[in-house]
Amino acid sequence: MNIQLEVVSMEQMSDKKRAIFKSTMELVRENGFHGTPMSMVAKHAGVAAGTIYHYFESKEHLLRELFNYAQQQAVAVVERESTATIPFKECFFKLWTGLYTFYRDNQDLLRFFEQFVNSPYHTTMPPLAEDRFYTLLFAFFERGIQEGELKKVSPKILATLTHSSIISMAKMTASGRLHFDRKELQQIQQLLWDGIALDR
Amino acid sequence: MNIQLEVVSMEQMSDKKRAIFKSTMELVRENGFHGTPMSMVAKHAGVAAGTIYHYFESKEHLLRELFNYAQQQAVAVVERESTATIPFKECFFKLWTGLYTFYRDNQDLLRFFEQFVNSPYHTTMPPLAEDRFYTLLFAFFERGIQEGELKKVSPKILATLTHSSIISMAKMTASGRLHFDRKELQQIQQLLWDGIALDR
Amino acid sequence: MNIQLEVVSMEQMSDKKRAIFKSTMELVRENGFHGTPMSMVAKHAGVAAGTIYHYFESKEHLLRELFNYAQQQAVAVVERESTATIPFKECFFKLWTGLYTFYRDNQDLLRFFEQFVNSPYHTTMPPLAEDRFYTLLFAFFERGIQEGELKKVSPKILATLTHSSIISMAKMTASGRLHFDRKELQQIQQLLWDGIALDR
Amino acid sequence: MNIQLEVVSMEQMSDKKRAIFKSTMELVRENGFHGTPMSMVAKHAGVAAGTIYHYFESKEHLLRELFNYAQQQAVAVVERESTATIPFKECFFKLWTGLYTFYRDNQDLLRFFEQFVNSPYHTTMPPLAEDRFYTLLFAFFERGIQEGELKKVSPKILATLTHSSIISMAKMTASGRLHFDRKELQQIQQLLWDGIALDR
DNA sequence: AATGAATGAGAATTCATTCAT
DNA sequence: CATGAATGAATTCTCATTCAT
Repeated sequence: MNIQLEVVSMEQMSDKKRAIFKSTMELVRENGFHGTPMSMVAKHAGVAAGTIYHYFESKEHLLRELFNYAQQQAVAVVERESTATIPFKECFFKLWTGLYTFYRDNQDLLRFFEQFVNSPYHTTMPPLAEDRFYTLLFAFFERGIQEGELKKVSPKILATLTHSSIISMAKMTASGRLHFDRKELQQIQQLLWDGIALDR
Repeated sequence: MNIQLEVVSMEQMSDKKRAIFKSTMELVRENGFHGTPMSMVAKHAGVAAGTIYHYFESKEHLLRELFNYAQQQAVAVVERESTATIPFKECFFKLWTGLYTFYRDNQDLLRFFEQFVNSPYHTTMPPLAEDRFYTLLFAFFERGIQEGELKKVSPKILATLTHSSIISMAKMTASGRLHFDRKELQQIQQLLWDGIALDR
Repeated sequence: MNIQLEVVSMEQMSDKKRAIFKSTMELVRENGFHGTPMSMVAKHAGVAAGTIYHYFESKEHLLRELFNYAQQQAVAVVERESTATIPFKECFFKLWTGLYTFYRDNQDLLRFFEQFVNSPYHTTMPPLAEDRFYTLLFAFFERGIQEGELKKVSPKILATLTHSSIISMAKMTASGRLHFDRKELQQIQQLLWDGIALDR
Repeated sequence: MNIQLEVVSMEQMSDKKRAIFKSTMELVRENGFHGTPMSMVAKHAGVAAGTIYHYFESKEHLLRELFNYAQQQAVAVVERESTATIPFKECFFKLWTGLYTFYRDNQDLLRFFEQFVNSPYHTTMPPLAEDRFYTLLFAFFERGIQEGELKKVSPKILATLTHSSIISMAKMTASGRLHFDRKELQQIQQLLWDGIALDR
């Protein structure tokens, strides 16, 4: 089963399915997986418990599909930001900002993501190579290396470092522990760039 | 309630309590919080279900205490590595390697950590300032700034960036997706250092 | 929260709820509160354990609602017997007999009542003034005093004395220790009447 | 097993046993039988859980013995008050007041009594004839009949009526719902006397 | 498609009782 | 005698899932 195949865009989705997704994301954010019974999702989404089972085989399927759906959105951001026909450095900053903004503005999603990724559900997920999100990121950093902009380090490392910096900053903001203004954000990106860029 | 106060060192701990901690960590790694019933912990730890409740008020308390205990171990690493009387740069590499090695070699703990931090349990935890782990990290980076080794950026940012890089690399290793040799690890640390170090 | 408001008549009640009430009353009679696990109620009522929790929030709620329901039935008897447009004395005998018969013929209820009233559940019940059962009784005896049939004693005392005599006789009969024929019952009522009636 | 034989007077009892009895009575009053685990009794009585089992075979035995012990105290009151060599009527008032005062001043005991009597424990108790408390009461009322002071009604009825009036008044006082002054108490007794006394 | 009452397996927790010290 | 840690059966309650309407 290729998870990418099940993916449906927001527009094609029925109202109920969308409501179920939305409710699940919100509720899981607040209460976690186990703090979110199907009955709670049903109530919050304004549907009957049984209705959820028309759209999703089981709770696990709901969560997996929601994860795919959420990941798709992140993929869309990467696709949009990483393929601009602009100089690589500029594109790197654009990508960092784009993803950071996406996570910051979709905290339900970020939280759900983090929970899912660290849950046993995720362990049975397809391997990295098939993961479109990372595939795109890898390609992006590969390009940077090819263009002589980045140090000759495994793109996986570069991608992981960059993404983890984005996520951790977005979480920091989300937690309310720290707030960054535009200047600070640029500073952070610059730090990272200084680290990975090839000196010339 | 200061979470550090409840902490008891491994040696002072009763055998049963230690066994319960150990079993919980292992089982949660594999099955997650909700995939790990108390009965399973009991069986795995070789005690009766009721016995767990002599040591811990509830499942939530067990998990919280385990988190504190785990965090303490990480704190010990930071304490050990970040206070060496050696040049800051050297100390930075030592700290990075020390923490990375710790997480890599304690994958149960790492996994448990990540699950806990992203669970609703963690939202009700004490704020960052009281967190000894981050307090130590902040102080370390503060020192780097004072000594003119690091760029003048918020220590919180430096600490977060560094720690997230360590965690993400350890998780990458854990997942088996990627393996790093000594040289690559040094490369990664160097990247980071290049980013945060003050040019001279 | 006015306990009378929650009350639902037997007819409006779902079959399952009625069966649960009935089973609880019977089983509590025989085994007491703690001798009656929810699983036993479920089995006896022919429903699944979980079903009980559709109708009642918890065991405590079940018992409280059952008490209200039982009390309501006793109230109905008092209402019926105490409001007849007949001379007060006659009405007093009618009321005594009516309540006695009710308790004698509903021993499950009587037993449940006594257990509940002497349990910690009851201590958190609404005060006497809001208790429709006693309100009715008080009014009845007030009438007796007004009409010059009864001694000028607090209606609360008269009500308590009368009701305790009814209960104790019903329990005596229930225990099988003593059986009263019609003549003896009249004798007992006469005793009480002789005590409380105003001599003329 | 004759329950009277196990009875031990307060003085012969070990300190621990007395403490256990006292604690049980207090705790059961507040929390009921099931709200009072042995561990709670142990803690409250200042002994180890295991110690209770040196003195009592089981929780049920503890409760039964406590009931016997409590009943003994009530028996002592009846014995004291009902055997005075004074006119019957005077003795009746003395007995009523004595028992009422006893219950009013020993509310833990009264509450425990009522709980026990209405519990399944009591159903397996020895029959009425062997019950010293009621035996004494019956004899007392028998005497009243013999002496021509009371109507010719079964002494059981007279005893039950009288005792239930005492208990219900003591409970009323205990609940705080009603308070009686000396005059009112006399009034109540007089009512009862008027009811049961033979007109002459 | 939608409903939501009903199910029942499974989870957390309690507590009377035991027994090694 | 006294202790209290340990036991594990029993209990309350939850919740994913089903199915008759």
